Amino acid sequence: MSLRMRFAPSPSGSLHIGNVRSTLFTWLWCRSQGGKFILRVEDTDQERSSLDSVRAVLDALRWLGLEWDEGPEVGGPYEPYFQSERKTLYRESVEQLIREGKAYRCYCTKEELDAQREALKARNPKANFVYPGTCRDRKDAPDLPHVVRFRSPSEGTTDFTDRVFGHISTPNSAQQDFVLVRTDGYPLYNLAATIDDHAMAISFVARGRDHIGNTPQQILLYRAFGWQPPEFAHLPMMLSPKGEKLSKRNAAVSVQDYRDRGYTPMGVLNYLVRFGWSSGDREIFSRDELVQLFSWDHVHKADGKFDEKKFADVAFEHLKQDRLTPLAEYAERVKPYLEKRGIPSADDARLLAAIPGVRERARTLVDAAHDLDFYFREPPEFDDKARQKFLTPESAQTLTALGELLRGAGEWIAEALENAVKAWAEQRGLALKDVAQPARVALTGRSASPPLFEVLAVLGREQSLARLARAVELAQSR
RNA sequence: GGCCCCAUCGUCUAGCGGUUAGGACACUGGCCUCUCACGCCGGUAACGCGAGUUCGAUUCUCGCUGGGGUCACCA
Repeated sequence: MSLRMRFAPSPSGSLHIGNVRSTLFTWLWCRSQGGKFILRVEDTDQERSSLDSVRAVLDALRWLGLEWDEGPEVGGPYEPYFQSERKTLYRESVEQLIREGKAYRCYCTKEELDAQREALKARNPKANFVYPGTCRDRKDAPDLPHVVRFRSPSEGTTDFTDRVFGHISTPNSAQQDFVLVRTDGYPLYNLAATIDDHAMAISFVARGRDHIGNTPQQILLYRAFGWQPPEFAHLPMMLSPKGEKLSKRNAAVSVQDYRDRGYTPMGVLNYLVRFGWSSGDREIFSRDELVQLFSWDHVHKADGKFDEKKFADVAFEHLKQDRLTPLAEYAERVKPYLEKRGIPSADDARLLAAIPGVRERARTLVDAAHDLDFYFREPPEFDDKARQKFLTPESAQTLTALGELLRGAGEWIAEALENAVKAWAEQRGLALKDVAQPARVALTGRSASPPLFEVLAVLGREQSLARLARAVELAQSR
């Protein structure tokens, strides 16, 4: 049987970084095994689902480059891929279970059960409330408001072998008659997921460890239907830095957050893949390398804590290395961030020339856009502190003289300019830094920038000289 | 509380019976240097505890402790 895996998000918000990791592992395994990666939208909870969320999830997946082979907007042989459009299938399946006595209608209301639960807790706070089976043998009355419950076995165990955790056995006595269908007729997660996974021929399910408790229920359902369950792999959880469940309360959690902060898709993915998986000591991978190297053998079981600094470092590595983010890609990716700074159409040639100087010092694309800013703004924005410290009446003389030297410079390339300026400074008994810092402020408006001679080279003769001249005026007019 | 799962530096991890327990982030000392970075060299820092098994346990078994997940008419 061929490999078919799925990502089944519920569109009730933006795409969560923890879900991205499960999806990434799923996607990687499909790509490396030549399997199919299916996207199915679990929108059975009408209260929480929204079209905007569907949009956000699809956008995030595409930005990350986790393209799906079947699903919304691409179609496939098992349409539709929205659970809200598959209700007939669920209804027919449930009716079958009821006919066979494997499920039954329950007329207890939520309020009644909540009251029972509270009464029990009041008597004994440590007590464990389970649905008492009130309606198990009650006469069927389909016209009355009801939910549908699964008739769980009370003897024996439900077992499965997890690709990560190994053999997991749960006593059926711990299982209660869980609800399959709500009063409003909508199926609940375990039911819908099981039916669809079977209907869509899913052969392998990878998901977060928080789903381990659902697995026995789903296996019970597979058995009730007489179906073969898929293989399962559960992933250890990525917790907040404090060890709590990761949420918007304690960390940046949505893909959009990371995108806004100027991380690249592979920066994000690379951090996530190394969380709970390893390939020896290696930590930095391209997408293709991951497809090639990923396997379940080195997925480990222990939960971990998210680390912002480590994340930033891994992401930075992708920005630094041309192998991982080629120059042209870097330029395309930084453009939106330049636009946000009011630079809508940066000159491509200049951008390409400038990026090598900033890529090893900008930890994010937001930083990169900041570092690149002065190349595309005339005049550059002056940092007050830098200007006060370095554009002084004394430095005006130096800058004037430097301007004259540069006006007569031959070849306008970084190395030649550096040689000329160094010789000139030495001749005048000046330390290079006494020339370089005022010049840097003159050219960039800042006290920190890429190397001065690279800046001159990228700016070009004319613009460099103009900025120097203007800085002299600023220095004198203090 | 029931059920399930987990346990190597602060964090992410390597290790699959014998290692000076390795790498990375973070922290830190230094080098490089026109600034800021990058890079390079060095330092601090871990096998939760107790029994077994074994000639020998970080590694295998059990117990304890600690941590997490889950127990909805959410997914």
